[in-house]
Amino acid sequence: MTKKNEFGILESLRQAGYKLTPQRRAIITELSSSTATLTPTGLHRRLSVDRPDIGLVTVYRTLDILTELGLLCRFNEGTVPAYKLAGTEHHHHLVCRGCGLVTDFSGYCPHETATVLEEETGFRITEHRLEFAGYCRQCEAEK
Amino acid sequence: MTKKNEFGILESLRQAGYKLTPQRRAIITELSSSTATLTPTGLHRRLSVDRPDIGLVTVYRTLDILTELGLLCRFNEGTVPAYKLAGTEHHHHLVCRGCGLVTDFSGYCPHETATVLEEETGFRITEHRLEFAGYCRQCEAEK
DNA sequence: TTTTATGCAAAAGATTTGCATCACG
DNA sequence: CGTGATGCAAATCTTTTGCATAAAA
Repeated sequence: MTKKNEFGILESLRQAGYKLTPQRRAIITELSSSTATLTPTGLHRRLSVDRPDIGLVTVYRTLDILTELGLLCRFNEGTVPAYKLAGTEHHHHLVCRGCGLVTDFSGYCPHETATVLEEETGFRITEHRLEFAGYCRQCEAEK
Repeated sequence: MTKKNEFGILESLRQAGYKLTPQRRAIITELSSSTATLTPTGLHRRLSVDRPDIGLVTVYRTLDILTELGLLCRFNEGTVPAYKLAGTEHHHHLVCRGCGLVTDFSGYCPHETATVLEEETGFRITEHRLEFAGYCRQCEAEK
C-alpha cells in the first residue's frame, strides 16, 4: 500500500506545469488527510470550514487535473463521483459500507480469469476491477 | 447466462403488487431488447420514438421499482446510472469500452480471496465485484 | 509581465417532488 | 369504484462554462 504523500503530489503537479496555488495545496492536504473517499461537494464542504474562500468550481477543476495525472483514484458513490489519493502500485479495494473507508490491497489479481475470458469471448481485455465490500471491524461492532 | 425474459419480469412486477400499465410494459420491452446498458435519459429517448407520451419521470420511477425488486442490474456510466436486465444467477461482467455491450459470465468467483482478506483485515465481507473491461471483437476490428 | 488560476454567476443536465388527473384491477 | 400510476411543472442538485479579475512564476 504505497501511496504518494502530499509533497509528492505537489511535486507531480508542478512538474506537469501546473501552478501551486494555495487553493490546490489546501485541496491536496484535505485529500491526504482522509482515508475514505471524498465527493467534490463533500470535499468542498470540509474545506469551507477553514477556507471559505475556496470555490466549489476550483475543487472540481483540481480534482479533474489530479485525476487526469493519475494521482487520484475515482470511485462512484451512488450517482456521484468520489475520490481518494491513488496508490502508486496496482491494487484493488475493500470498501466499508458503513463509514466509506477504503482499504487497498495488492495481489490476488484475476489475470488467469482474464485470459480465459479473452479466449471464450473474443474480447481484448484491458482493465479489470476486483472490489470487495462489507463492514470494517469498527462498523461491524457498532451495529 | 440465464436471464428472466420480458414476461418473467412482468410477472414479478405483478406479484409484487404493481400494476401492469402500458408504460411499464413498454419500458420493460425496451430493456429486453437491449444487450447494452441504458441510461434513464437514453431509454426515454428510445421510447419516445414510438411512444412520445411516456414521461421521463415514469421511466425513472419504473427503473427504481425494477431495481428495488432486483430485476435490473445497475451500473455507472460516468456520473450517470445505466441499467440492464439482471440475470437470475450470480455472475460478473465484461464490459466493452467501445459500444457498452455487457457480457455476463459466471464462475471465477473470488471467494478464497475474500476469505483471506477477511482474516487479514477484520472486515466482514458481504459483496464482491469482479469486472473486466476491454473491447469486444467488433469494436476491436473497427479501430 | 505573461500566462494560468480563481470566483462568481449563469447555464446545462440529471433527478426528485407536489399535485391534479387518469386508469388498472 | 378506489388506489396506485402518470404527466406536468417546478424544485433540487451536481457539474460545466463564460468572463473579468487576481496572482503564480
